Amino acid sequence: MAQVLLNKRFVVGECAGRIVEVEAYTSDDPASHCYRGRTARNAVMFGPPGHLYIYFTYGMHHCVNIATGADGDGQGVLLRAVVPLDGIELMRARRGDRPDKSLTDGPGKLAQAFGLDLADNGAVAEVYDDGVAPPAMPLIGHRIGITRAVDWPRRYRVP
DNA sequence: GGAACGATCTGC
DNA sequence: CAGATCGTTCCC
Repeated sequence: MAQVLLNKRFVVGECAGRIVEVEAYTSDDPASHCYRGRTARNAVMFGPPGHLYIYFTYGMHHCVNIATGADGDGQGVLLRAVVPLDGIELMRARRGDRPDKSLTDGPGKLAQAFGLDLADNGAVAEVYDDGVAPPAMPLIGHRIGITRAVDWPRRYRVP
């Protein structure tokens, strides 16, 4: 389900990136924000699919998800890394002068590079198929940066 | 009403 | 490898 997003084009304004790493969060996942039911924060993930669920964490970072479950089902896919395609100068202005790769190779980094914050929570996600097929055999790995259900193989990467 | 804890990143 | 830094959640 989540791996179909791999190699898709993610667009926000003049910035675009190719999705190369995602992580699936289902409602039965103890690590998911939806695990304990609907709240004001996670309402977007319980809503209809195709909307951005953006949350703030560690007092300084935003992370970007795309709601994937049907209306009423709390599911989403966390965007963990993209490769910059368009608007790279703008990304560099937001992120500081760094190599292209390090502009968007982490959940908090790509949120900052695309200029996404809580104001964009609930916005319609712009994800396009521009002809690059998802990898036939994505790399599947255990998860990072969480404390619960770490072993669940829910992280998908483009080789 | 308060305390604990992050789906992280950066610089030391 | 520890600190930054604050919204959300849960417990009293």
